[in-house]
Amino acid sequence: MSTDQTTENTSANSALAKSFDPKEIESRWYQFWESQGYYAAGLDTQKQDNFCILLPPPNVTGTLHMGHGFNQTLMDALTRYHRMRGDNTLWQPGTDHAGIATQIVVERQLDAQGVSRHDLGREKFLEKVWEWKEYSGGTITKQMRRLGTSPDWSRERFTMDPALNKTVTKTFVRLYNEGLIYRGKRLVNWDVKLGTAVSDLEVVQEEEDGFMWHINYPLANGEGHLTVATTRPETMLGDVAVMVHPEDERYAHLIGQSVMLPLCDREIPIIADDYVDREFGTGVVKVTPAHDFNDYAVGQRHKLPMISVLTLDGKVKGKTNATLDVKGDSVRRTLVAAIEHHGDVDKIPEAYQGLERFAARKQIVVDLEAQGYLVKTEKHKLKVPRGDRTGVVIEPMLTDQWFVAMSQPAADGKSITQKALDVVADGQIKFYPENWVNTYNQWLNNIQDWCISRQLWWGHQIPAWYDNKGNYYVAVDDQAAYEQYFKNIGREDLAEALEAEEKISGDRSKIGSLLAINNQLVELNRDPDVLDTWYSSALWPFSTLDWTGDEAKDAANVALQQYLPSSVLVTGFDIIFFWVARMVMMTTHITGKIPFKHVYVHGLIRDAEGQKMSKSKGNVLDPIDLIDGIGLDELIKKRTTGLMNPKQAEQIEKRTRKEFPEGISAFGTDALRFTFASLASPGRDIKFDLQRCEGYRNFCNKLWNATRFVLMNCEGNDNGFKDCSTEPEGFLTFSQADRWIVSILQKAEADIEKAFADYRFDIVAQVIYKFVWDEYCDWYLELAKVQMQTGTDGEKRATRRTLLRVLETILRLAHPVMPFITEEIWQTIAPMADKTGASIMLQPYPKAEPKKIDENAEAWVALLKQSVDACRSLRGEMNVSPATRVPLIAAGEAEKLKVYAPYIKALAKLAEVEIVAELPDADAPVALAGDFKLMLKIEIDVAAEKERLGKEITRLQGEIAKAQAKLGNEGFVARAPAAVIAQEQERLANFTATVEKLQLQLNKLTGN
RNA sequence: AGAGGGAUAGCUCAGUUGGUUAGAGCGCCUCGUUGACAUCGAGGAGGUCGCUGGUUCGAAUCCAGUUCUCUCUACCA
Repeated sequence: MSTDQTTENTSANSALAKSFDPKEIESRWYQFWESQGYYAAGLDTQKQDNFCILLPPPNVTGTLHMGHGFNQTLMDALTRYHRMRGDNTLWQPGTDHAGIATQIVVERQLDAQGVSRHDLGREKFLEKVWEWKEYSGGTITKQMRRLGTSPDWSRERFTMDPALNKTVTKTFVRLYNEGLIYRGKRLVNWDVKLGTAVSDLEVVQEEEDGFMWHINYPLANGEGHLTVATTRPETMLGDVAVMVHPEDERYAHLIGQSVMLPLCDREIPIIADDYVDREFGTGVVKVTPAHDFNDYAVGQRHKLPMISVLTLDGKVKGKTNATLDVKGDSVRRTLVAAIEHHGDVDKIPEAYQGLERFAARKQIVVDLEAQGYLVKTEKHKLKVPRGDRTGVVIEPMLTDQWFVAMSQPAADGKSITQKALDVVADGQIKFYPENWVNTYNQWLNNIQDWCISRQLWWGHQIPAWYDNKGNYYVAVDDQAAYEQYFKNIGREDLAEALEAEEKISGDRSKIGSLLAINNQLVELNRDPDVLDTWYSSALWPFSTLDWTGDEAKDAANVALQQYLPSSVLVTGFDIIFFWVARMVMMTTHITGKIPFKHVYVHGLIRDAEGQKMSKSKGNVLDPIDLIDGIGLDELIKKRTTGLMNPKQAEQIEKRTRKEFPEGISAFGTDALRFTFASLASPGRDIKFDLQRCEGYRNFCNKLWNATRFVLMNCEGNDNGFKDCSTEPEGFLTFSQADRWIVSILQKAEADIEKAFADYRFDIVAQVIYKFVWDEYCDWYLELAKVQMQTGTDGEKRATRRTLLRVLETILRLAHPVMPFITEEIWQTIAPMADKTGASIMLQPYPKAEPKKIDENAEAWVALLKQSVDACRSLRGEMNVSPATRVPLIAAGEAEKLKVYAPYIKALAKLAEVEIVAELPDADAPVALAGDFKLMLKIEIDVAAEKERLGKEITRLQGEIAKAQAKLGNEGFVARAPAAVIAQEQERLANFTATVEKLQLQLNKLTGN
């Protein structure tokens, strides 16, 4: 083994190992690129073309998953492509504070130590979160570097950077002043585990097995009862009416009367509302406006009271738990206010007070049954709303929250929703694939106001301050809030004093002293709530570009001017609502510019079976493991630790062992990226196929070894790059093959340019793959070998030049997708190909030159390929071993054949090529290629050869019949385009000629 | 209930505005290491393009219907 290696390493191309080892080169080049500042934003105002992509900011404490890997590969390919094209290019990176997700993680950590966030208090808790952010915040960006991504790290932003906080506050105040943000008591989705409101989007509806309880509500006049059907009997404590359909004959006579609410002994009215579906249940619906969205609307219509019966932590209200155990935080204010709403505790029977909501349900059902109210219980499938982060059942809860008014017209008469619809409708923003516009429009057309306040601690605190009278002041800071407050209580003098002081010293201590000397003043309390994470995300297109809202400053901000709007947003469809639509609304309204011109929507990465990857299923792949490889044991360990439900471990281990019996081998970043690109066909999710990745790893190796071949032949030689004008005729003599490969290279370049413009990364990958493997390696390298052996000096020189020039171009073409291997090879190849530069990253991207397209050369090689293929097929079908060299007799135009002969001989592994005017009569297999007749000089089984020829003739006759039928069809001749008809005629002629020749050959075989 | 995907070779997927014999990779079969590459080379088998009908000279491609499957949105107590 060691001797083998020695021989390998002493060969001419000592620089390159025999096979490609990604690990060795990746870290080296990444560090080089980054340290050289190659990722920096282009800020050349002379340039016309700007290209900008926003990184969808990953969770700052998150880790890279396959979705990131996919998404970022596409963005990096685009970024590198445009950078090489010479555009001003920016890939804007950053991370998101991910309010709920991050807070949950830190709370869980504290939980493990038996500490709650309330024990710690807000300030200390936030310190902990920041610590965690500092500790784990670099992980994801480090992993991004492993993927070879090239964003401008010097411009990295975090949603809670001071400058971005300012943007959040400033836009909030502005929207409030415009009437587009308001505060109000509304029914919202409430997560009882987190103790916060969440938006509609953060609730997932899942179908689950449940029950439908039929309950009798006695008529107040004692003459019978109405039977209501409900899935949530515990909410009956808050019932304020029952309703029937106004035209329901069964109940029409009862409308206006009332029923007694069981267990509560309250009399509630029977009302009519056409919301009721007569067919469903009993046609009688209980109305609980404080705990159901539909009932809430009914309550509003009928001006019904609202009885709130649950606490914010999901218990039935009771005198004993009227205040929650919330220490040292003004959150208590919000909670208590909600709990005490309407003083509803009095309306709740003591038996249920303080019970957890599901315990209460159980008890109520038991009691209803015991007291004879329960008619029946039937199984029922129902959609249960659950929090997407916690999985607990969401309660509609009446609380004070902040909202963005989605349908409220702004000063210009248009709502932000309308603006978002308009910029897509008028084509300023385009979706790829287009049909996502439907999804986007559908959502915007049915949009509800966006609840943006969260009763959390980690996030942007809402810039509103309260006095002791329930007034609140929305302002950019406490200073400004106090100014409003002073004005509100008629103390303009104090407001002015504060303003003056601020101007002089910027000193805030004045507030304290003013409060101290004016005892009619009170201290303002800032709203404890924070904003939905997606609020700051919605500002990302301009907040990251240091937008200030100050016209002069913004005009002087080159990056902002160049990169807003950005060129394209690359994202999965799962966040079209969460993020894309909201960016469009906010950016368009606030800055007057659209956030981006294109939205490229890609699919989700799923596992090999099409399942979503998730920790609990244990089918998660880590992109880093595909790059570096991972052993089976380690992979199992990774998949089975930290499970929410440890019982799944066994199952997961079994699955993993079955799927990856050998673990995962190291494919390297380039192969992984190439895989992602080639799988990025539009409009479908991706079942990630490891074997595909392996195939592209092989492709990397192919490219690597093609380079070894080129080096072996060119290193140390004159490769024809110096000025040839003074050299004698024939110094550089390009062959048809040389011209051919250059010609089809132009076509590949054009195809790739178009594919990039269409975001068809799969086509980009495919064109590169095919050109490199199927053309350059399979054919040109083989042809070059012939030229290097048999050519003149001029031909050899031209061959070497072509080998190098095409390879160097391939590297630049492939670099956006496979940055590492291309850089590594380029560093060696470029100087030999007369290119200078510190890095392939800085080289121009290849552009097709139509004048280099040479149809003659292409036709010439096509005939060569056909001839070689014919020989190879004959060999295969005659079972001639690849090791055996056999002679060929070729008939056709002698001059032409003479040129082809050496190529055919080498590529078809022939002993010799004998050129004759006519093929001899012999029992030997014959194939046709163009005008050439090719006969392998071998002993054959005549019967088998006859059969082969017969079969081929039959097949061709079938084609002839088809073509004749077509051409004989009057409709076809009359209506098909001339070109199609001509083509069909040509086919017919070719088939006919071929059949004749084959028939002749068949006749020559002995026995005929 | 509405909306949108998907259905093409054993598997994963391409198939541009309808027009040669519907392609690729992997897998499978046969054969092969002469210095780019066995992470390779040569040859080969394998598909009535979910189903039905229609438009057309011509349909994997367009239209209608239908089956299966996935996703999203909205929901009935």
